[in-house]
Amino acid sequence: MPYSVEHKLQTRERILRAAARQFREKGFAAASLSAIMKEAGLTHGGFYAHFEDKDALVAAVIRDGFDHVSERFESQFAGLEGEDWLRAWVRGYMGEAHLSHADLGCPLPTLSSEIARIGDQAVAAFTALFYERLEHTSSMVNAPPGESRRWVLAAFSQMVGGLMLARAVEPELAREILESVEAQAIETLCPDSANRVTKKTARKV
Amino acid sequence: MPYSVEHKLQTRERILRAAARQFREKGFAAASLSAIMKEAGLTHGGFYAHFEDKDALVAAVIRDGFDHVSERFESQFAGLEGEDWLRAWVRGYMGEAHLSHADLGCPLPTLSSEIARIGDQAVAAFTALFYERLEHTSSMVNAPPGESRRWVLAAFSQMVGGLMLARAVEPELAREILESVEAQAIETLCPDSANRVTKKTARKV
DNA sequence: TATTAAATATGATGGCTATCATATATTGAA
DNA sequence: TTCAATATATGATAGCCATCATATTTAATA
Repeated sequence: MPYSVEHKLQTRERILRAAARQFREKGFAAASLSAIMKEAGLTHGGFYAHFEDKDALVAAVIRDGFDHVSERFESQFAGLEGEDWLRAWVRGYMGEAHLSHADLGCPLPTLSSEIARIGDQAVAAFTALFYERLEHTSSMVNAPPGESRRWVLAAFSQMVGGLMLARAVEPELAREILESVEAQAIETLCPDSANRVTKKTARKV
Repeated sequence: MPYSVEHKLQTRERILRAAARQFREKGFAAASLSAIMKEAGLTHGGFYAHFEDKDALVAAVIRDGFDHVSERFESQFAGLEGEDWLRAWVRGYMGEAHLSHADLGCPLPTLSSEIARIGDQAVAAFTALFYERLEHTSSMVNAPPGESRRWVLAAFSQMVGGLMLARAVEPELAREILESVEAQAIETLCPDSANRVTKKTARKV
């Protein structure tokens, strides 16, 4: 028998990683299988030994959490907890590096608009992923009972939308968007901490 | 000389309208010229009498404000002003109808992720449009001097991101996102009015 | 009504794509 | 070293797409 058992799995991983990157760079539709296979160090024909078709690859990429971005993100702030983690997370998310490297960043600003178009399967997979992140982040927030999910959903929406819009406009406006969102997201998620520059008092609970 | 002067302009308008709708439904890349021309009541060949190429159509659609969605939106709340207008606008934006009719709704949640990919020309056109809406909305907000832009940018990001995410997840979570964002966006934009259901006090200024 | 310039339709081309059939290369075991 | 199973490569096919060359239709004017 040829090839070790791991060999095919490793190849599959390489295809997944390349796909996750190119999908974020070009979108699901515009990223071609040939280009993805080339980035994985293979030729186009071998693709069907690993996935049934392109839809299956898309589904797998979504299910695998878009190339484990979340994990990378988490390990980056491994030492932090609670509001410290939240602040670092928001700052990193709304930073210049994330702005200019869409292909390595969070898949939500680049791909969620396409997910609705692909179909129910993608929506289901994405929903599962989303719930996971929602739970995790909510656990960091110090909110009145029943409120943390609302706060996190509001902050998610804001950060994802803000980054997406910032990428679609010229740099000056982009920075303004990033700053505005960063400030308000931190205010939403960490209402107790005194991180305000202005004279506004903390929102009471 | 054949055809009235207006005739070609009207045809061009029909193409633009069809394109704006299909772009929002399928995205710039996936919407084909043939399909757009068919929706406009024409065949594919005539396209090049109206636009230089597909890129020119995309640019025109962006420049024309995505089929005058803004105008329709404004006239819908024609009687209202200030915070009343803002509340109606946020409620309409985060409503079920907008959620389920992406092709007739705001182009930002459906298309802004693609704008960054298309190129500088699209980004420039989009930036201009965005500034216009930003000014208009800021003028409705009753904020401390210099703050209204920040508030509006934060709210825009939140509403656009929230609607996009809501469309990418299953209905139950979608409703939760819409509600969370609606509540916080109104709180951001109308901090003085007592529209809260919870016992939180208004944020002080 | 006949004319004619312009608007639209028809049909063709070449490039890109997903997919598949077949050939080749690889490697663990016999 | 040879074999056999399987991973990968090559090459082909059919469909869709943007674009363009050419034909046809249209309606304002003379």
